[in-house]
Amino acid sequence: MSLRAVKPQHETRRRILDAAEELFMQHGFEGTSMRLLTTRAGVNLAAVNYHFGSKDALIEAVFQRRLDPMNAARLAELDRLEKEAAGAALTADAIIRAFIGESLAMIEDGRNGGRNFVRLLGRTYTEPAKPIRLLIGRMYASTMERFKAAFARALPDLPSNELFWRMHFMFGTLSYTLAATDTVQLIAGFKPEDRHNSRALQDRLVQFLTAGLLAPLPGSSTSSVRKAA
Amino acid sequence: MSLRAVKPQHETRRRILDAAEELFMQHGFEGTSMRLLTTRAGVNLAAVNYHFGSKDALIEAVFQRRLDPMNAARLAELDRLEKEAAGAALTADAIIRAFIGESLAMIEDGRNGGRNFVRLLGRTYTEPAKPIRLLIGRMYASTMERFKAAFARALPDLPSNELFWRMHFMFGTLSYTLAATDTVQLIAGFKPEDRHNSRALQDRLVQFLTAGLLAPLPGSSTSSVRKAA
DNA sequence: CTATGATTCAAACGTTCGTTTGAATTAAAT
DNA sequence: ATTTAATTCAAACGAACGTTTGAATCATAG
Repeated sequence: MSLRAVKPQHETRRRILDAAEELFMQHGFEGTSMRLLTTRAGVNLAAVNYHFGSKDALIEAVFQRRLDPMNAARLAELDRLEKEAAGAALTADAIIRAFIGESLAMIEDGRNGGRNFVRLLGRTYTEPAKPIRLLIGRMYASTMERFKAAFARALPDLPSNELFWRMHFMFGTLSYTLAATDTVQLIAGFKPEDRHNSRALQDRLVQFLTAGLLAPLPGSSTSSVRKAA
Repeated sequence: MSLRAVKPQHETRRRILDAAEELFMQHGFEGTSMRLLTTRAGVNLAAVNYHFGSKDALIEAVFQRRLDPMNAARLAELDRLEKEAAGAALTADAIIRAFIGESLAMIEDGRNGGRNFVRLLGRTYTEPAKPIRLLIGRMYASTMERFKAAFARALPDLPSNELFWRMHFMFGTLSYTLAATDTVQLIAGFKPEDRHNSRALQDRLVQFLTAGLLAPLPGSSTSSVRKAA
């Protein structure tokens, strides 16, 4: 047994994935060159092609590494809630928490690249490159099915196509929140200390999303002037 | 006066901007080469540098052409509402409609590249490239200030930092909806005929966003099981 | 018609891209 | 210790990138 640290079996792979996570998030896929990436990872230029085959395969591997565990955690939390409820219907906000909790927890994780990945992920939902789109869609399919069923049980009066749209909106709010924090600053008055406080952020998101999901359906008042209190 | 169509003064510029709008939306900025772009526009390779100076300057010009009129239309609609209200406070959903209406109307505009631009715009909010980020932020600043003030008037009981977050969430929902329609397909059951029906989409968005903006503030019920009806 | 400025064009510029190569080095097995 | 496989390395590959150039073409005005 030696005192010096043993070199892990696939450290080069891990270093490449970590650097890719960070640089893809900062500069996008096409904007990140293999030379910058391998330099940042501290490995040889040829290492990516040796270990992953190509740049495109590396992109896939970046998502593969985190997306499966992330969705597994979401489903495990949903399982836990349903078991705990013992047959009773769940509340909408509990289901929402199960879906967004894992993503937001990763924002606080500065140790490994969890934050980088979550922001990369939010940014990639609007990425039009077809192979990446298909990959993401495939990896989300079963999770989305489970959550759609859970929402449908919690909201039996909400028509199916309306539920679809509201899940679409919820997903959009989440992905923008993950991607745009630290980047776009459109509204003045941002409180920087809140940026990575995932508890406070989660509470705010859940309030917003729950209200949106439960919004009244048909024609509400069409007047643009408030009624007197 | 000749019977053959007169060549407009800056048709080359317009053709380049239209092609750029479409290709930037499809392949991103770095993923769109000048050769593909100029071929698509039907102009010479050197035309971009002659008319715009550089690729980066072209990117700026793409946003300049549409963003200023778009925000002007938003402010004009807000002005109209406030004038109509004659001093009374506006409702939140009327302000929301004023903000998102112009974007959504452009989705239906298949004639010119309005739809391309709106989708490009939604995609660019999560673009990490710094110059583009700053450009967009600068072009939105005054509009956001006006709308923030309008919301604050409509919701006098909502604390300022909470209003900031909810505007952030609303903006995220809008930009994801603009960008991801036609691209990401995470939830099964999409009704394609609804995709470009901006009236129905606007109604759904307003319902969702209004409820989120007006959501109750503090600690709601923490139970994950629904109370019996 | 001629002169002048604006625009278009084909060709080439130097640089950077992702990838490949074959030898050198390291780790594991016999 | 020797063999064998896995990994790293410096160097180079052709292709594609954004941009520049200078001549050719067009439009317009005198």
